[in-house]
Amino acid sequence: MSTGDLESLRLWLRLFTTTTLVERQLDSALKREFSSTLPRFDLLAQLERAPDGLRMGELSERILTTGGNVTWLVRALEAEKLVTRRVSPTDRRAAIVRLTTAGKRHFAAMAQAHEHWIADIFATLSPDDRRALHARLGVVKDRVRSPRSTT
Amino acid sequence: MSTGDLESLRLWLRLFTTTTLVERQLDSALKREFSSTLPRFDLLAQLERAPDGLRMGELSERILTTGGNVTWLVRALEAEKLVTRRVSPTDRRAAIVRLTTAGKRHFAAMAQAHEHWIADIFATLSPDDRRALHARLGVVKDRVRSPRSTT
DNA sequence: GCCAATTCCTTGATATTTGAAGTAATTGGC
DNA sequence: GCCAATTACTTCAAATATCAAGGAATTGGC
Repeated sequence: MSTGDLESLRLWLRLFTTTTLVERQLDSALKREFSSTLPRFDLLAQLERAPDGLRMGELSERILTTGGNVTWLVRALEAEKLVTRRVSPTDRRAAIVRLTTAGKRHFAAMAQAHEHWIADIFATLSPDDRRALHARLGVVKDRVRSPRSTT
Repeated sequence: MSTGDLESLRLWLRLFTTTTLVERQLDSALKREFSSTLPRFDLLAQLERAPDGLRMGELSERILTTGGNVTWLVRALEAEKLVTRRVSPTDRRAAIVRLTTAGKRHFAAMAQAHEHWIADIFATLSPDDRRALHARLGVVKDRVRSPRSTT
């Protein structure tokens, strides 16, 4: 085992811990202030960016979860009238999910608070630090997206 | 909303995505090669570092999960004879969990593979980049550990 | 046009995690 | 020493996630 291996291991542990702590803080704030959760928020955020709606499969790819889970989440959000589901006119297998007006309003309120929480957390870093972090995480992300052998 | 807010949001999304992708890759590799999972591995890793064992509460703090979940995980690992559980001699409320010999052996095999996988993933970054990432994540982590108001 | 392969989604069984409530043991103020 | 408060852990139900199997619709080769 080289020194680099140990350093990489420590880096991964820190990456994991930091992300988990931030995630938890956001999730509990969403619960407290809006009686919602992070997975629900993430799903709504994807829809907000897609005025024409998204298919179930697109949603599950974007929020990194399984299809079954998306079915479950959408059913709950639909029951609360925050999203609608319609059969695609061009492909009757596909369901297209959209935000309702109420959904947009609800999301907008959460998004504003959410953004403040995040800005607050990352304000400890300088803009340069944030850019540096963003760029390097991008390298790791690309690596994991398209894994290749060690050679 | 300032530009910095948007940048922070993007940074958070990337942090989350990257971590989730790495996590998933490790978890599925552990399943494939050792029929184990990341939470189990993490728990064993904590015990490996603590020759005198750890109490349930210490375990749940260190692996960032709830007490109920640790009870569940330890019960499963105990059934597989990878860990033992004894009542603390000094505090009869407390249970002390330790690795068995079989547990140590099992963990050692997994740890080696695990380290390679991680080294492989982070090898795309230079040593300097890894240090920079580690340091900046530390700032964020400390911030989340001890939250304070925005001022 | 027809059929096998594929795609999109849902379902149902399981697995995992959380959160709240409960039990047992310890501690500290008196 | 005694009792209220605290601490350590477990339990149980509910929330959330995965996985494999299945049904309906579409596509592409012929």
